Amino acid sequence: MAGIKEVAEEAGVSTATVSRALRGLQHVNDATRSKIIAAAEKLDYPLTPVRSNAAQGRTNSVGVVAPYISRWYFSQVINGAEQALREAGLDLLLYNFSAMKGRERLFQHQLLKGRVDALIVISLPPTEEEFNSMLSLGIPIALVGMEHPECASIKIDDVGGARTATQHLVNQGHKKIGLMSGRPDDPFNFSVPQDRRKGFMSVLAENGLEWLPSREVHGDFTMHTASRAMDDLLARPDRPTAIFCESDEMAMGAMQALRRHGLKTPEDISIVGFDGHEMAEFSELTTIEQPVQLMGEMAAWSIMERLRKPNVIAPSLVLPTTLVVRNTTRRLTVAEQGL
Amino acid sequence: MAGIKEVAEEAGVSTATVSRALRGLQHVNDATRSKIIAAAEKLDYPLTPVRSNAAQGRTNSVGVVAPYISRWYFSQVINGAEQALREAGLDLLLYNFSAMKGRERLFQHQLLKGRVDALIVISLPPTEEEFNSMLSLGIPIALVGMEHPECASIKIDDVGGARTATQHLVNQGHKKIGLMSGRPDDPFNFSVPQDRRKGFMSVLAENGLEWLPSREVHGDFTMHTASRAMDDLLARPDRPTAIFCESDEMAMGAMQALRRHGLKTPEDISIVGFDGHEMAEFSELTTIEQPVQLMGEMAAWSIMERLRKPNVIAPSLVLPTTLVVRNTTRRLTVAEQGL
DNA sequence: GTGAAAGCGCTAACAG
DNA sequence: CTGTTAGCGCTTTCAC
Repeated sequence: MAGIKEVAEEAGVSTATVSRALRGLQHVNDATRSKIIAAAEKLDYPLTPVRSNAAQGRTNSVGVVAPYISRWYFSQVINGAEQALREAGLDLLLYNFSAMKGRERLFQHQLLKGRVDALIVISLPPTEEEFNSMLSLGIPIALVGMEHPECASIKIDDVGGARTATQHLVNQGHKKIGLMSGRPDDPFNFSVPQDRRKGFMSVLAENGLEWLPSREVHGDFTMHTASRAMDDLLARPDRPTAIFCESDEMAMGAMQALRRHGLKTPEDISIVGFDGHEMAEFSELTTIEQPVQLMGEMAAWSIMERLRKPNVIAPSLVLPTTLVVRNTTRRLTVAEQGL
Repeated sequence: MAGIKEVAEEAGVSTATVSRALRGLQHVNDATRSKIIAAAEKLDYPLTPVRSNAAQGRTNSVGVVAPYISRWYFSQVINGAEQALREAGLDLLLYNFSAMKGRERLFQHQLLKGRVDALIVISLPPTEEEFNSMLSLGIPIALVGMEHPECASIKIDDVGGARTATQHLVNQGHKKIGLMSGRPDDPFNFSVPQDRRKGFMSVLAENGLEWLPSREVHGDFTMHTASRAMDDLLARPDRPTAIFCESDEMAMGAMQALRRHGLKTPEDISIVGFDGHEMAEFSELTTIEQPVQLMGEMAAWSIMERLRKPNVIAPSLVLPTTLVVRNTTRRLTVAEQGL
């Protein structure tokens, strides 16, 4: 493997000049630069060297930390981040932290330490202690789907999105509205389920609609549990005419359960989801879309900006969500509303 | 940030000894080692340093290259690889190569060069030229879902899996069997669609079943196109009684189309998928499961083995698939078979 | 067992 | 503009 030295020799210059030329720095004669680039290409030397980070104290890579990497939401965000980082010539180091348990999690910063120039943390609800551990790394951190006073953050307005979804149902004349929410005993203390639930409840209250605890069931944001939870709900008396599901996957699960029970959507029960999962489009699911990929990209841009100017304070961005009305919700007839 | 020097000072030894002790090398007094570890922990120094790769010519990280990173199959494989690599203390660098076009793809090896110790390439059908470019990096390469004489490879028997799926249909008395296959003009020249198609055809032939080209439609392995393709198929005369779909996502799309047309599965048409997507379980889809995560893990193990002993030749592994019978296939009655 | 010293491949500071 | 000279933080001889 050719090194900078060989290139320097081949081009008849010093290694320092090669370094400067290849990194596009100023104060290099165009002719010299051309000569060097030619030599580098001839010797198959990377245009943008990374072999030794010792000299500049940078790794040219950013860590992406997430509790899952194969679930829809996370893989989308990662995908967005990857693209933005690659364009900027930064590498993406993947860290799945859910797989780690107990003691290992405590040593997160040991894993990260010195390996990355910055961190993108996706919906990983860390303890305050873990957070401090990350902050103590002294590198820029961007949070996706969370907030913290000392970090940049990219998120959506979960409360607002849930409000829009619920209001949509109310506008269609629904009065008995059910809720498929995240588990109250969620192992991670995501704020997402709480926020979406809060938005839901507030709209109900504002419209003077009665809330019955028997209209709520819980899932863990997967189709499977949602489907089972729906069985539960359907077995109860005074069935809702519409249900807000806190995620598209849970909505899909709910719909599957309805089918199993011989019920139709939206004829028998209207369903609204939340996320904008690709499956939603295909299943004609009415849902609240969030710009998942974009969140990853923006997180990447955010840290790259801070890498450039370490002093600017980290912005906290709230991205918009969109109500996409498809075919799983319908307006109740006046007669039905009277029931 | 504490460096090896500080630790050495704190422990009252030389940097060389610290280096040896922390990496678990021999010829270090146990007492000294303890002292050093204590010092390192006190100063919050990474147990396993990576700051400077210059001295050892290693990066301690492996690249994972894939055409998509958010699709189910790929994210599962990546997930498996991540876990195995992390356990071994190796970092995972993510490279999404589908996003790159034209000239950039040619320079793949420039991106990779010197940044990774090894490569895991997932179902990325490269041109021979691109392959050579990767091989010329001179690092261990493990292929997932592909084969090449000079690389380790982990794959499943796609032909065999498709045969099992098709045979299952035949055993149930189906004679008019349709096929939902990948696009013949696939942008990537995956061997997967070809292999699965081949398996399908061979079973039909062996059982003396007539094959009508009108019974085949194409999708691009997504639900969306599969659903549309199914519309097509259903509009044709002499409808099949069963369909083998080359992927679970396409099977889901097909089933959605059937529902739209008021048809039921398996009463009206039986469906078999391929993959073992989590959705499949939830939708009661009969399918061929492949061990996706495991493939990622094994790819990681394979390269780690070769990193240790560079001379052993790369093995080519074929992992087993399993037919999982659920509720989208049924046995035809004798009367139905006679039709 | 341990330390001193010489690199690893590259960048940065300073001359010229 | 370019070369020289120090490092960067760590590993690896090679003595002791």
